[in-house]
Amino acid sequence: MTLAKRKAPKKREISSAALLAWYDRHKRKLPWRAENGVRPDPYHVWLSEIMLQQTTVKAVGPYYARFLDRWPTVADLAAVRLEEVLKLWAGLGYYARARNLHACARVIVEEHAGIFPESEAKLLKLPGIGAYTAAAVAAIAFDHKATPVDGNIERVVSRLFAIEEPLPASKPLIRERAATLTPDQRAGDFAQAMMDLGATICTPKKPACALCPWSEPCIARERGDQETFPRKTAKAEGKLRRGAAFVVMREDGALLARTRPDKGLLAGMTEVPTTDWAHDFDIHDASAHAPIEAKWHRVAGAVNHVFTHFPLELIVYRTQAPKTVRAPKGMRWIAMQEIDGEAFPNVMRKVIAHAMS
DNA sequence: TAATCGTGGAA
DNA sequence: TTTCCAAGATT
Repeated sequence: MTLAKRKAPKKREISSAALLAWYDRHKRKLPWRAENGVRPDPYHVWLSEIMLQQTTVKAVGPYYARFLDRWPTVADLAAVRLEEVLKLWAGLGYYARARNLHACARVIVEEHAGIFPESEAKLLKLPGIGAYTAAAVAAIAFDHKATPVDGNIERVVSRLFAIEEPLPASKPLIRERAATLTPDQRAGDFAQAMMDLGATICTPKKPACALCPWSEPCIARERGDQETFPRKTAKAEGKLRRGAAFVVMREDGALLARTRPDKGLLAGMTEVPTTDWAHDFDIHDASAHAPIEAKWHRVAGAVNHVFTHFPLELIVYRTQAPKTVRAPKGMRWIAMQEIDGEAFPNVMRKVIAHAMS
């Protein structure tokens, strides 16, 4: 390629320089981003990337600030108990991320002397770090030439090349095309530029193509059906599950609770006692699962919650217990002032709020 | 490969 | 109101 050609790329070429120029003007200001030309702290990059998995920037903001405030370094995070991490993560969802975050911090400290490895391959071996996050940290924190592919980039690339094959089957092809676009220099900025483009211009609905630095070479744009990309195969929706939850309020305001198993849904999180959540739940044998003998009051209405793969409806029973009542085996009392900071997932906070209504 | 795994906000 | 989906990883 001649020098002249490099300086003045054809408009129909997908030029990384054009995107980087756009990024330099329009990039979002985010808490985990360092100032121009400054390498961000790998710990900050990693923490933000884990939190941002399947989670909006807006939702992550306050959690990121609280984590960094409480645990300024990866060593600080590694030093605390998992329970403390789950408490601070409560409400953010996908709790396996918190467990893996903590496990990863310990591996970094114990096996890497507290220093994040720089290569994509080494990062990939760490708990909770998959193909996307390994590439993202390598590129953003260390400026290695790596190509993370998230939902934004899948959408951008699908439109640029008008990829007809539906997701997720098209992932390998998209990854291949994305890698082709990645420049040797500023790979981290390029990755973030792709994501910013997807988040602010190349949006799922009503993309602002008029403002896009890649409008000219975009094949879908040329065809006019850009909004139909990426193609996707329909996924089956989950069936409703039902159950009953039991809220026992002690006279002093303490709440009866237990810890969920360390695997599966809401693993390791705190919950009030409940029946199983089943498709064939029968309200008539709910009381048989009550944690203590008491005069139970059925709270009117129900709590509805939607998980990724199924909707849930919980009816709620409430009772008051005297101070003398002991917690049944496997359960414990949580003092009233501890409830807010406890590792209750949001579905449980809904149950508790409903019981108080 | 296909399920599993949370939540809340935007359209 | 319903639908979609947001910087995915794990099994």
